[in-house]
Amino acid sequence: MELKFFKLKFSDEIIDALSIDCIIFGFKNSSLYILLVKHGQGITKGQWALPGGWIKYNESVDDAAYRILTVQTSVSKIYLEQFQTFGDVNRFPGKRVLTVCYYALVNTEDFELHPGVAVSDAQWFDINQIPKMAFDHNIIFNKCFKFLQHKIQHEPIGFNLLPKKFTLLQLQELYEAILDKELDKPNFRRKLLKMNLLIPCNEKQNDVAHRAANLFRFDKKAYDKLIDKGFSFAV
Amino acid sequence: MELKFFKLKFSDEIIDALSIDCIIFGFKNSSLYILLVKHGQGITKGQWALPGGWIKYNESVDDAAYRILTVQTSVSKIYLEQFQTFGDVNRFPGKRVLTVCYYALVNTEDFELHPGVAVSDAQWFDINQIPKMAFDHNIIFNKCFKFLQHKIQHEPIGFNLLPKKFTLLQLQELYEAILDKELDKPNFRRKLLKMNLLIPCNEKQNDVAHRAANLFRFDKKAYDKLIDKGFSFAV
DNA sequence: ACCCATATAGTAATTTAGACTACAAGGTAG
DNA sequence: CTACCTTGTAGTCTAAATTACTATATGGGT
Repeated sequence: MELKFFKLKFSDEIIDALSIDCIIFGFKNSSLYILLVKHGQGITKGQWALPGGWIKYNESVDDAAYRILTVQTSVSKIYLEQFQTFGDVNRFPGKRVLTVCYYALVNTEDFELHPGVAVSDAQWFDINQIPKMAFDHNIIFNKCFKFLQHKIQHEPIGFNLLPKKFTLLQLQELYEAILDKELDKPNFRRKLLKMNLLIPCNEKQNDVAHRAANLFRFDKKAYDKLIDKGFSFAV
Repeated sequence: MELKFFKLKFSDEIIDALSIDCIIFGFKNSSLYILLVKHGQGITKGQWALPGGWIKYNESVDDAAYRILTVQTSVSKIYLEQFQTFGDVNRFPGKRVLTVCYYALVNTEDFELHPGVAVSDAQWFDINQIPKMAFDHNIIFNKCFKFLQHKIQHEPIGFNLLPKKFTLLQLQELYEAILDKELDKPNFRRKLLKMNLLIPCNEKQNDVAHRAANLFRFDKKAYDKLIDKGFSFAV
């Protein structure tokens, strides 16, 4: 038996062997992005990685995820959900660390990036041009992206990637980016409108060099009601 | 700052503050059940709970889940998947413990129950008659069951609850038990058969006091092929 | 021989999906 | 001011799927 280490634990100290990583999806220019940070210190200095950190003894895992996300990106009040926990023995160098992975869908326009503690840079990366990342973060991302592709077809989570008010074409381009396939415009339009989940804002785009489209917003309350009745969302 | 405790760590020792719990769904007599154990010692002695245990330093979380499941139920080689990690600060009495929850779908006929270490009983409970359980296990179960209700409509995982060879009515009753609603027999039949995922065994039930139904088995290979082509399973 | 339970086949009305056409609106370039 | 370019929005047609049924088949039990 190999002796590992001594440690004192305090209530606001981090929980040993357990971290959080966040996959933050954003949408701009008809493409899907994720937010990565460049490590500024330690053995992974200079490497890109998912934003992440350690859980404290006196906070829930969900709270830790929100805290870390806010510290690293200054976003709050967003759709944030647990994805999965990764616990292979050798996923982290030197010691045993499990990581609880969360994902968030945000509208990139809602905040600016500034690198936080222990981080030298923070950037959006097109999901088709993700660099080699620290640890097993590429594996984690790939799994999470497949999960998102599946989930977005069955639950109306995509709206979180758009501004409050959006056009039907923006919504369609979002689905095309995530599902990586083209959709028929009139059919997509009809399908979504028939669900009665989009409220017309009675307002049009401006500053566009073509006919302005109507703006809509997602009707969360109507969705919750439909769910109670057994409705099942599907693109 | 409050001083918590000293601890030495060895490589085959359990990871502090981290456990595993398993939700094992089974199907018999047209009803859905889960497997619970009665604690035989400790502060929860006498209480029913989800089968669970501690993760070791030298095993992956997935391996730990399989090990614990096998130890407590003598099942192996089954569909076992991570559900979610629960990490509220006060979910466990006296110290901070996060739990990674796994679920499994098994055919109850495939094994007999015998209570394992630290456990005085092990029983199948009808999901409509779950007792008050230890810790936050009722909350965990409720979340997992809702998850199952959703998932079974989009992925062909239900077959794991049936014997290898099953009738269409058994399959229908399984879906009715999980979704808690009645389905039309001829339509259910046609829908499932049209997917080409059921291989007829050219064999009939026996020992039934009515016309014997044809037996089918699930065609995993055909399913994998269809998935590659973009097929999407839906009841 | 009849009854009963379940299996299995079929049918008709309705709804949905998919491919495609047509027209509307509004900015821009000449 | 007009022709044109881009995107928005409406409509049409066909095939396929869903739904709610009805009808018939099979085989054991009494």
